[in-house]
Amino acid sequence: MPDEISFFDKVYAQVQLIPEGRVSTFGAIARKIGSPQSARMVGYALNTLQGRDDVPAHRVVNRKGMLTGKHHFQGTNLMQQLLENEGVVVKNNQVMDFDKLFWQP
DNA sequence: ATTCTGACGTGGG
DNA sequence: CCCCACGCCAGAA
Repeated sequence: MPDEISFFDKVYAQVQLIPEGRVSTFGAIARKIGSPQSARMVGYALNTLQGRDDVPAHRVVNRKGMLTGKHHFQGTNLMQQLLENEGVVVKNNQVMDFDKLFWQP
């Protein structure tokens, strides 16, 4: 893991590792890349992606399992739509069975 | 170079 | 158990 790779790039790579139909948290990703205190930055990085489909940012939620970044997506419920499309049940901006769906590297 | 902000996490009441 | 306040790192202006 060379430091030559930017923090953002690490986040992208980690998010891409999330299997379909599963979700992860900012803290887990931040921790995996070696910056446990930079959980906020993880979301900031995903925000830069916005229109990119190569990084499934919709599979990343906060530790509560809530779709905090839902408002940042194009549509009002685009994020929820994508998750439900993968089989993830979302209710009131919250992922159901988050404990089971939670994926950790 | 400095300042500010942000899709969070943890600890304390 | 739930709610509030502080801290933290890395980019962008």
